[in-house]
Amino acid sequence: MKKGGEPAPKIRLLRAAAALLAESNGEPVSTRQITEAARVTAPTLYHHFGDKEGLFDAVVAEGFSEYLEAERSIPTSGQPIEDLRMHWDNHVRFGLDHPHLYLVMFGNIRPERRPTMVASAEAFLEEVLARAAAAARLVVTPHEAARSMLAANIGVTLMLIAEPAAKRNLELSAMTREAVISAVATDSESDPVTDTEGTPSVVVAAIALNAALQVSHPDQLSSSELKLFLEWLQRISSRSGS
Amino acid sequence: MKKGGEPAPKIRLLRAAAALLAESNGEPVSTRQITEAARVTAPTLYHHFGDKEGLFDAVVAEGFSEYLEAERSIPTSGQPIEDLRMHWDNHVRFGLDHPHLYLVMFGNIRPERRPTMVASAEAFLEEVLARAAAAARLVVTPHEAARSMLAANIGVTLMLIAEPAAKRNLELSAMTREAVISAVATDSESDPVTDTEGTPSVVVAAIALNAALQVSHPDQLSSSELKLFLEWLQRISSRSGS
DNA sequence: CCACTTCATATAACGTCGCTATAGCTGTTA
DNA sequence: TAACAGCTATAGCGACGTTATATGAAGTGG
Repeated sequence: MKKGGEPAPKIRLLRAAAALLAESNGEPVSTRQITEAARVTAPTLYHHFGDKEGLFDAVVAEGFSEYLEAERSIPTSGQPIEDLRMHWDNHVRFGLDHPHLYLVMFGNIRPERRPTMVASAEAFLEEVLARAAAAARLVVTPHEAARSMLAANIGVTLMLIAEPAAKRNLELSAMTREAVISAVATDSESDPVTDTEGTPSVVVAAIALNAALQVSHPDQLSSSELKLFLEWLQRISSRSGS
Repeated sequence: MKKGGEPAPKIRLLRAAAALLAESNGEPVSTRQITEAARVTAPTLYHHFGDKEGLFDAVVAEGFSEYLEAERSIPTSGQPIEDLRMHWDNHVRFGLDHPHLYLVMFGNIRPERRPTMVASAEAFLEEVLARAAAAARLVVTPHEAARSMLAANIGVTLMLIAEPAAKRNLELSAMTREAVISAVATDSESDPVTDTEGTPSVVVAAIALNAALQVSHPDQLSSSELKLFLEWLQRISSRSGS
């Protein structure tokens, strides 16, 4: 690729943009500042990124891949609920470590770019939740659980970013985290077969079966039968009345 | 004040700015657009508001007072927990009714203006929670409860705004709302369901669901559907395909 | 009725912004 | 060498936020 002597203009632009974006606290950063800091003239920026927004997108994309990397680096502990806590805390930590990036990613006004970020984060969280569902630890579908958890996670992180670093009370995060988790999952470890408390156990069992069926399809049912079966299962899983 | 014939330029500016800000979906609105729409020239804007930001601040302040008005118009029902639900739902409703205003108020990048908005909303919510605390329904301080609830409330509203209006699932709001409330208050709603230690086998899950269905029949399926569903469930339970 | 002050609006322009038409430079390939 | 492709630089355009200056309107004292 490139020698170590000096980074290519493209990389210099990326770094300059990221640095300036991080320094100037939310105030807009001009292309002229960036190109000057990268010791490059304007057309170079537009040759490589097409747009000012294209450059910022590249910066954000880098930050986001860093976020996903951090998420992926969290091992599966075997205790699905504990995994959920880890991912929640990791999300908050990333937001506090990269507040500017985080605000662009999740607090952004633009109703176009945000969804892709949110969707990716949501999809990842849903994977973790699917494992919890497979262990019959969820009382709602992984999809619903992921949306609720992520929404609360973002809300908490935004609030923590908004207040001065000195006064930050991480108890807010832990408290809200436990609230959402306890609403989405069951945290004890007994057997659902012996659980006869009523409808919630039906939902739990249905969700668990649904998750298990995603992994291995039974051969006792034809594909058309299975299709209808899954549809009904989905209906049972989606809690309507409590 | 003013006759009804035609609003003063100051008011025309405010209305034009609000309208343009609402129409142009998040994209920046130029002072020239605003002054043209208000049939006014540039210096008039700066005479009345000093700044473009000053004008936008005035628009936001108006929207925010509208929000606080809506909050205040919610009567005290005497059931503190039910009041919390009303205020949560009102918050979400305001966000969905005025998405652009809401994004500026609560999703804003600026780490200066947001806190004042959040602080006001938080203070108001804290009042409601104080009444709940007086009724011995809180398990945490009203301050902590307000922060947690508001964070989750904002997160949920942002997520609902972000997705297309047609696909909006308000269940996300209700579910997260109950999660936070049950973590913050003693409503005896928290129904900790016991469950398994996690064997992700289709057979085990099917058996669990089967057992659960013996106790309570779900109302999402008709009786004929349920009959066939149970039959298939039996088939899956009998012997697994892997 | 006329200065005189005061507030509100308009004319015209400045500096900076994002962006680009065009041209020049560099290295590779033939 | 010649031809070509990929980057980068010169110079400038139109649009933006903003303002120095001037003009109009409305009240007040003589």
